[in-house]
Amino acid sequence: MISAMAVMSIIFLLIKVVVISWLPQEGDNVKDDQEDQLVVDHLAEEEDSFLKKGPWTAEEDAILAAYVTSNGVGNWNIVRKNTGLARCGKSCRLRWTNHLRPDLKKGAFTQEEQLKVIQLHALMGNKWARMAQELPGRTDNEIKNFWNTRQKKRKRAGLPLYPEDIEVLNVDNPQSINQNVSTQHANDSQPGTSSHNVPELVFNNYKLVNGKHPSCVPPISVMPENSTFEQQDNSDKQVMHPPHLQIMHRSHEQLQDSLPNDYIKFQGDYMSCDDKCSSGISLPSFDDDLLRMGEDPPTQTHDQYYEPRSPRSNGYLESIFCPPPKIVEGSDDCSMQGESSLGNGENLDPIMNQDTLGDTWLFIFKKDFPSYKSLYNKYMIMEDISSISDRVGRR
DNA sequence: AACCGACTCAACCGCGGACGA
DNA sequence: ATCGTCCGCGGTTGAGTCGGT
Repeated sequence: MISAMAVMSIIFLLIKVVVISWLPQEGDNVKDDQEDQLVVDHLAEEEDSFLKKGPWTAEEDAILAAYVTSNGVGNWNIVRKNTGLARCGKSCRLRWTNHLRPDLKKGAFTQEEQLKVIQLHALMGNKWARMAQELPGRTDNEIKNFWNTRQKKRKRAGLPLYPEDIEVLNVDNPQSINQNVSTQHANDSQPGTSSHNVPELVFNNYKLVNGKHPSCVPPISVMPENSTFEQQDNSDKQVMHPPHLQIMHRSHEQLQDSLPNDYIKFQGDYMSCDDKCSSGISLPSFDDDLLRMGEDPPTQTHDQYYEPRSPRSNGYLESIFCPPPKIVEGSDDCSMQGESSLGNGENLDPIMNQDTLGDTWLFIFKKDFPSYKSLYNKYMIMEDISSISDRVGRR
């Protein structure tokens, strides 16, 4: 292959020599600029026709990689001349920067990367190269493709380009400007100004990007219908302290009313269930995730919610991302069907329920949950956040 | 199996800025 | 100041793939 390219190079050089011989020589009195230009154009055309286009072969990659490794980047037109590659300098540079660079990260964007792209685009627009500097291992081309695909999807779905909370997510960057964020809350208290520096917002109609599971799993349980949060006077009702993350149906108005001040609720729909929910894929355990995040294990107070459970049955991930268990009307404990599985380690496949699928559910975070902030960033990468509808936690 | 449309991604193209002669 | 070359950036295209019918 290399020798074949060398032969091609020689042929090209011969053509070049022949064409050059047509040029007026020094001392000639011929000064016809038009003819000169024609010859130059002809040369360029010859060169262009010699240059190969289209997909790179493994051999070409090997040649280019070997050359750049030993000579460094830059002088891309020299690369072509020195290696015999039938590729223009531009093509060589593109191939190296987008595919052969050793520090490239392969594979789909992680949720963190997706969020970062959204944030960066809100900040700087179509500055792909600038954005690539903020995402190590990702190329401007990758980011551009990701964004264009996302843009197309959202346009077709009639969704806004940015989640409306992008401003909140950028709270650590005071310079952030989201041209798409509505100003309906411009006069409200600044986001992220609660005592725990947690944005006090309710999101509607969200779902996870691509329905992918997050890498970190919070504790979660489903509230029995007739229970309430830490209220002293309701001895006949099941009194319980909410865990750090809890889901409940919006119809549980009483529960919502009893929500302590140090909790925050998010409102949303179960929308992103797909085959992953019941495919038996291995899901990380909560404890592992806490350890991974370098944070303290759950306190004794909430041990009831942190019983070791198999990843499949811990109910955390699937409760969040799959249709919730069906509410059993009139059952003794008013619990949800399948709830017992949450605590006994048995597998629980979420029960598809057309009545509750797509319905509005509430996710409740404890504000001082040590990993709240990172949970927020991990989980709230939602494509369909359509409105910031209300402030909560003010009773 | 064939067809079709949607989607992804690699690669190309044109333009403009930087820089040196 | 002007011109030519190189390089990088952003927009666009087209081949390949995948899923649905």
